[in-house]
Amino acid sequence: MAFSDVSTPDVGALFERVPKATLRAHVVERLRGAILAGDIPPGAPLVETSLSERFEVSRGPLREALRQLIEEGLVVTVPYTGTRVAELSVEDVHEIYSLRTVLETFAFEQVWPRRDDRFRAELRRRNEALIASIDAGDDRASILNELEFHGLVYEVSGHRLLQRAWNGLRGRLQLYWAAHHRAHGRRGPKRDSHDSYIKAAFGADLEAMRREIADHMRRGVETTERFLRTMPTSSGKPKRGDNS
Amino acid sequence: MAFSDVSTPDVGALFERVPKATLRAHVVERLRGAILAGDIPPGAPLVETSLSERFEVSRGPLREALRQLIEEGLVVTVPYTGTRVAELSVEDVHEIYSLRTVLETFAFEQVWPRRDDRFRAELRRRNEALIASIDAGDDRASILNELEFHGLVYEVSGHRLLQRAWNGLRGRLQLYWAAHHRAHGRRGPKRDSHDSYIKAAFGADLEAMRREIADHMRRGVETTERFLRTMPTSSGKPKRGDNS
DNA sequence: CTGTGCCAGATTGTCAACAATCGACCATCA
DNA sequence: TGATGGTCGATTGTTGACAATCTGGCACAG
Repeated sequence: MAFSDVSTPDVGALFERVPKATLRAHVVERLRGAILAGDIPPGAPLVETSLSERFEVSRGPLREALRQLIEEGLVVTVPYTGTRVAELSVEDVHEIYSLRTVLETFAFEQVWPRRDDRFRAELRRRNEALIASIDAGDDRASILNELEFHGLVYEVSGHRLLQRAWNGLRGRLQLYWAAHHRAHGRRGPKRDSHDSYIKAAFGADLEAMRREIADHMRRGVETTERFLRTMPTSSGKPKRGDNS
Repeated sequence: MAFSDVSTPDVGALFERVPKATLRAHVVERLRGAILAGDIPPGAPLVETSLSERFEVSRGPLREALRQLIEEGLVVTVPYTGTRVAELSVEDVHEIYSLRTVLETFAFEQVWPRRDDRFRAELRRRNEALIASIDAGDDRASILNELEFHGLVYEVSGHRLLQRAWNGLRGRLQLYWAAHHRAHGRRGPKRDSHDSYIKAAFGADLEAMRREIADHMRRGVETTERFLRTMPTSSGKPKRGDNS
């Protein structure tokens, strides 16, 4: 999955410590998947006891899983009262995309001087995978592929805190994209947008790349914002105890 | 504490919901304080059972507190084996300061067009508080004041995700500064550095402010890196079960 | 002397019961 | 009718005991 594994099979990796998966990690994956798939829509209550029997775990690991999803921005909680899936808002969209612009630009600045051919090749490969999934009409794969595409530059940067910051945005972004694709079916033709992105990434002009990133994000925030405005408020607040 | 409270006493705030403090939150504060004060030095093991009796809590809340400190970068853990205070490294210093440069520049760009006089006044106030604590030789207060000083622009930006990113850096920064000040006593004369920072912040030239931030961070990373190199490796890894 | 397998202690992971708190509902009264 | 106070169910917070896993050292064979 990591960039270095893509092009250079590392024999040493075969002997890597494979830590036994904890229940918490498992619950995080499943719960995150359920939220991003829309099985549990934004605003829906997340009751610890219900979830613990749904996932067949006790409340201990479940609580820790919820805390992690709170960190990722997928879940919000208020002490002694309740926990629910995060709601969507236009303010968040602006924050996500503006910060993303800054981070992705910085990531490219880190990678740029290296003239890394493997990076570029892998970027093209991921772009083709993305195009393929779009053409196939597979929305779920398209979202994942788009995240993989944009994630590459963070991986290659080797900047762990930067990767961490990207991870903090990734889940939030996915939440919006997933809601969008559920509401509107396949997402518009992104092909052109990615073509120019790729072209700039392969060029020699860093300033042009900066502009390209800014434009790319501008288009993203417009699309997402327009979508959000069509569903005025995601729902009348569900009261305590409903489990739609 | 929030910026808006500084200049405009808000009567409504008196009636604000004051959430009952949970044990977890309390433990987080105390444990973080102990780490940042150096009571528990980098690399020292954090055994859940010991800590739970030290803080007179059960392991449940304590574990959740540890998870939060992991998020903040103050603690590292490996499943089924152990948890310890994060070690210091020069790579981390570079990452912290480079990301900080990007974020703080972005924060200033957000605030800049507003020509916010209250922001500038508060910035000056916090700078004077910082100078005062430096002159008084109070290292602990100086660190806190420096964080408050730089934190202002994030608060004023109103950008929650940006504030969140800053919070992710804040603890890590504090860890290094605290170690530095324990090793070397009072930190060098930062007065000049802050004078030019303030001057640029009050000027009209955003580009000059960008340069000032970059320079400021460059000085910071140099100082911290030089300090780290004097303590080659913070210690031979303490073995399992030692509790220094 | 070197490597290998096993054992014991230490540490984290998990569970199920209990306590504290909150929010909605309803009866009551001005 | 509108406000007010109490009560009850629902939900999260906390606890102590138990299970799973890892690490380091030691005996033993080569």
